[in-house]
Amino acid sequence: MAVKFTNAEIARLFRQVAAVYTIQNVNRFRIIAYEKAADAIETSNLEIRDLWQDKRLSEIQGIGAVISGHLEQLFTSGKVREYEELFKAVPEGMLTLLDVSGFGPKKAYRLAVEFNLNDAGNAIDKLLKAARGDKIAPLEGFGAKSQADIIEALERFKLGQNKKKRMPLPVADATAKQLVAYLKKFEEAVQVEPLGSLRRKVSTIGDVDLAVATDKPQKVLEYFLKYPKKDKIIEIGPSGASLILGNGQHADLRVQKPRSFGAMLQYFTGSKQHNIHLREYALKKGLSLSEYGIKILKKSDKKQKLIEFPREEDFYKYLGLPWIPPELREDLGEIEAAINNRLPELVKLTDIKGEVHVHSNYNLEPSHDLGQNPLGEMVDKAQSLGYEYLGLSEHNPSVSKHTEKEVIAIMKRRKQDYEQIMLSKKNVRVKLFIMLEVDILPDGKLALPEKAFEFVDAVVVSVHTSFQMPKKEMTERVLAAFSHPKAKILAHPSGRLIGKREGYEIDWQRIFDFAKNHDKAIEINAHPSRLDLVDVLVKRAIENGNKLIIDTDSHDRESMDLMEYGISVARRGWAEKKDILNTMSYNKFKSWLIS
DNA sequence: GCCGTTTTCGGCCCGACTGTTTTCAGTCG
Repeated sequence: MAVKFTNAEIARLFRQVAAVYTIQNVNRFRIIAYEKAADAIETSNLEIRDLWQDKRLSEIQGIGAVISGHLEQLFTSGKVREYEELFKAVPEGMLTLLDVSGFGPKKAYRLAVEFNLNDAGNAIDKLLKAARGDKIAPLEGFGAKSQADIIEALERFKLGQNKKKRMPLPVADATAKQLVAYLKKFEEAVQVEPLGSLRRKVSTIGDVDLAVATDKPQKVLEYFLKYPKKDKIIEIGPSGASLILGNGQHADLRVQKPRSFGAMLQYFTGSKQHNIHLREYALKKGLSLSEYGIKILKKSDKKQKLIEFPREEDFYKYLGLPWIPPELREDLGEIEAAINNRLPELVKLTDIKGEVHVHSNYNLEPSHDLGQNPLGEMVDKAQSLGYEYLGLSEHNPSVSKHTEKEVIAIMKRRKQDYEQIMLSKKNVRVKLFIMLEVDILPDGKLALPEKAFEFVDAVVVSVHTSFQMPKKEMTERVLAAFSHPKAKILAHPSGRLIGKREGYEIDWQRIFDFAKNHDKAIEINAHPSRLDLVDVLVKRAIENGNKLIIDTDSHDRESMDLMEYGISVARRGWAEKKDILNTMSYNKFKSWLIS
């Protein structure tokens, strides 16, 4: 029996371990190791528990033999003996205080001991009471201001304002694009770039962070503060400012002189792990990196000259590396690849020649939602995007509301109607694939009678019900459905909905192997709330030799523009053009799809 | 405790900010 722990819970545990070690003054690099492991786990796009089950823990940078052993204990028994022992050395309340912002190991320990916070449950309240009773300010190392800060932090913590929700990339990106357009209108803004997770195109974004290169930082900041969609100003300093926008999102701007913009861009793009690894690499070359540039370290010479970089490319070049695309900067092997000149040539939006998972409003009487636009309008949109082909994959007719005969009749009628519409359209270069999105039923059967397959070129298959199934059953279920000769694509393969629903449990290796051996594709679904398959699994699938396809799952024609976010996921998964099937021209794609 | 352009031993990122301080410790990203 395996015990469930989320990545966040495990990261928290490791930070607690690091904090107690800090108090005990053990080798500080052991402490750093635990903090590093916590960071890596927190930012992992895969559940650590799944990796443990698949014996893939060693793939996470920062988890070695010892911590692997501890995780083994944690997942099998629910606790780690060594940590239980360790935690006995401190008052229980210290561990609770670590969750409050502004509290590190020293402050948490000091106050937990001072006020006997021996119970995790009431530590916050007890400390709050002491602070309000003016008991903290007189302590050595504290004062009136820090006491006031503590009260504020504890109150905020109690209100649950500690954690902010992250939004899907396309939501943040829409905001960013408007803001970038606004900033670019200002002539003193020489260059405008997104920063952080937004620039790396991570699937979920916290704040919208942007940077401007300018010789007039103050003027740019003033202009930024006049942004019409701002709700209120949070802070303003010489190097940046923060706003809350009308939609509740936070927007941060940093300003920098053009001559050192490259180093700043590199630093604030991250990821943190990428930067740490890069600095370690640089250090071995006698170079020290920072957001301001690169310093050459010499033992004899104490004066270290700073070399500045207007362009990020030159920053990497100085380190002897090719420029690394931001999407790869997650410390998942990109630095080693750069050193060996083996960076992938990432797939681009302009490589896409079509897609096959969009929904029209043709009434198939399905049990799920219809699209909003007729076939003709979807085809026109595909043509405007420069596509060579489009596959219509509406949901299958409801099986509970129709007899088999009725379903077959509906499918036959649709095929005739679609062919008629395409014949009647003028000046259409886009070729049509008549497809369908077919439910994978809980028993592994497809929700379409066998005779109805005659009226489709191929189908995408997907799970829309019964998500809570044991891993093995779910895997068997999906494989059974996927093995139908016309089932060529497994759509939104994990079933996750960002911020709403975790993906179901499934044995990815078996799915990937099956797809590879039977010449089938795994979908990267570009829908804003899905972005599924996730980037790390895209990388694993590609390493496994799988072919992928990027679809928007559009239910209206405008959504077909969201292809770029599927591309982002693919690029984060190290996908090249050859890995993505819908970069193929019509004839090649057709011979794969209909085979 | 982790990890490997050379290294399975001997290293381990960098700077800003804040508050309580006469030169620094703690926290954060």
